Amino acid sequence: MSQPISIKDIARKFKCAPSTISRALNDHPAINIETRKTIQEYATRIGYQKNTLSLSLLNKQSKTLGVILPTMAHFHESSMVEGMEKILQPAGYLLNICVTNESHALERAYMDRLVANRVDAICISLSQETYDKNRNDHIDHAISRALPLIFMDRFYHAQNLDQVITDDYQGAFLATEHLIQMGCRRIAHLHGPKGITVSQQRFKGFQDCLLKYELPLLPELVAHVSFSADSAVEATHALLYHQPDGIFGVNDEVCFGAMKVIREKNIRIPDEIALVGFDDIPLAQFAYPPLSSVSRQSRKIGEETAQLFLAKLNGQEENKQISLMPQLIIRDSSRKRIF
Amino acid sequence: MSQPISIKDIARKFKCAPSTISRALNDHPAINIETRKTIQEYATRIGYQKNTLSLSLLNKQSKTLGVILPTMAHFHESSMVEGMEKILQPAGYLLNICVTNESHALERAYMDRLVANRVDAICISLSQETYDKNRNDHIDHAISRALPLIFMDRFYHAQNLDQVITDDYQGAFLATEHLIQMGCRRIAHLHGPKGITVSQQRFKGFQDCLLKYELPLLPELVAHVSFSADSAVEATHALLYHQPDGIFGVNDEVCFGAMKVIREKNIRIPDEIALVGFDDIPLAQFAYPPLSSVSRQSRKIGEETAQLFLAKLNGQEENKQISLMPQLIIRDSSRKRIF
DNA sequence: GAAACAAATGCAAACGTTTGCATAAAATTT
DNA sequence: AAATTTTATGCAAACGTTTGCATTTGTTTC
Repeated sequence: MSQPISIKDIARKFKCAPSTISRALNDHPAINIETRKTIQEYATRIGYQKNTLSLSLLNKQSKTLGVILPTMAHFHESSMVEGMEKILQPAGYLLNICVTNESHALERAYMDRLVANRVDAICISLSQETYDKNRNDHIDHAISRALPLIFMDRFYHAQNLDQVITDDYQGAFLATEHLIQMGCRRIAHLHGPKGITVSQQRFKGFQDCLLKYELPLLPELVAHVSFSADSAVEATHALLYHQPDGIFGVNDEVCFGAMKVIREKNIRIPDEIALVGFDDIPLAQFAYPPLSSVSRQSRKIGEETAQLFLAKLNGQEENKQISLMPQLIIRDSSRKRIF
Repeated sequence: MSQPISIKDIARKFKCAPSTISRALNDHPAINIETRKTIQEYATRIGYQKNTLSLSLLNKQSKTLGVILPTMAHFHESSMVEGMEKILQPAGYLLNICVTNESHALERAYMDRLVANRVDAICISLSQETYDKNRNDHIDHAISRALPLIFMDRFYHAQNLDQVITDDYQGAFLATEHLIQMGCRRIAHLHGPKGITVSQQRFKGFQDCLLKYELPLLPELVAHVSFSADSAVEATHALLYHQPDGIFGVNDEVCFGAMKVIREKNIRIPDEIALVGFDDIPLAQFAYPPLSSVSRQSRKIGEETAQLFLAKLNGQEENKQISLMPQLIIRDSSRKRIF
């Protein structure tokens, strides 16, 4: 396997010092303009590519960001990544993306590896296990290292950190309020995985909204699911025994699952049961009936995170908490005809 | 901002040479066992993390793979990534993921950057623009550099390259054959973006299957769409004028789009129009009615790609073409009751 | 007690690039 | 013609780590 061409190789060719080649390639004015051109031409012709590793070592910055995510297979996460890339590619940054599958051990391992790789910052969405086990030493470790750390999407319970999140509480509140306004009085909730702040915040918004409208929170109308449509099937079956007239799902996927069960029982949506989901995935409007949903701008979270990082690089913006306001999109799944 | 601790710092502390520290940390038997332990303890206590950049420079391998994808926002792509990580994380590899948004310019830019970063290989799913413009110089360039290059998912038309793809042709053939067996005689196709081999192969499979069963390929029953549900809405409206009794969609999303239009026109699925999609996304079974689909093991593509890379590292496996066989999953959207 | 050996550690080069400073050569000023 | 300035290039260190070889010290053997 042929070795890549180095500056030294070119220097040998031109019988001059590597420093001359380096300066020539960087268009340093000290080098004779003709020499510069000749060297540059030669370099591009033989396909010289600067070795950024050595540069990173020298400059103590790798122009790379670490991104740790619990999963990739949902629209939300991949959109966040796309948003980050949109901002960071023009700025010359590359992304190291790590998927933890909600495992604490993997999160730790990836974290160490990213630190070893001297990424310029780590953007992290904590794994469920980290919440469950409440093991934060790897986080504290990174913080004590003065390595810029930005929490994306999932809230980390500590003061004075950089975080970019959705206001899940408000979103859930909006969704629930909408269901109430549509006449629902027995609203069920498909509750996401317990430990995760996203689930908790959405439940809290749901709960507080019921409280505001003086509706009881019926424990039998709260079912626990994961974030998948599959997991909602069984949960919905159980819920239906208690005759809800509305369902607020922790995300759109679980609503797809619920809707399937409801359709099979020939219960009419939205008249008998109205549904509202969360995330507004592209397929939400193609559900049957089209699914109302709380849209959180996933892409925007990525963009804001990237911008926060760039601002931090310049020494601006210490410990900023950005909370993006979600938006309720009303579709047929909750638009009762009685109104 | 505090600098990370280096081996030299530790050496200063212990009043010994950096090489001693290096060996101690790597458990080299030449170093006194007690000294080793003491140094190791101290290192972990103060949170020393090896700088992999210098190692990469020295060993000429970065333990990092470049992954260039046209998009991330579909289940298929993110699953591929998850598959790769599953294999590569235990092997100590990190992923540099680059999203091109189907742009040739970005693909080029990312490619250069990955080369500059000295990734150990590049796994690429070519952008649509690269196919359209037929500009392959960046690919040839990488190949001439002897940089391991693995084509994922989208076929690159050249001999003797490493490729891991789905047999889209067979999948499409299966889907079409199934529709024919269900009694469809006027089968429409929602054709994906023209330049992309995935679209072409699926169309070809569709076409050849019609030919085999001596059914005419009606041009008015082929509509072009992108890969989104949105794009299928208008196309389906147009198709319906020509009264198809079956639709084979280039992926599941476009089938969701088509189904919405069909439902709104009160046309019965599958009796009047049967549908089969491609990819078998998790939501396919939650469509109304549940969507038949050709399942390609996206995760498996990622895993195979990663394994092919590891095999190539050891000098095995030159120029291997892996074609994964997809599987037809039959659901209600194509299960006609007349049978 | 000298020679051979083993154990533990240090030296220095290497990876590829940049950059402050020194040097050399040429051009300009006195 | 000597002194000064300008222009162009080279030297060497630095980033953090590893590793072959050399060196030092201590131990064993004859």
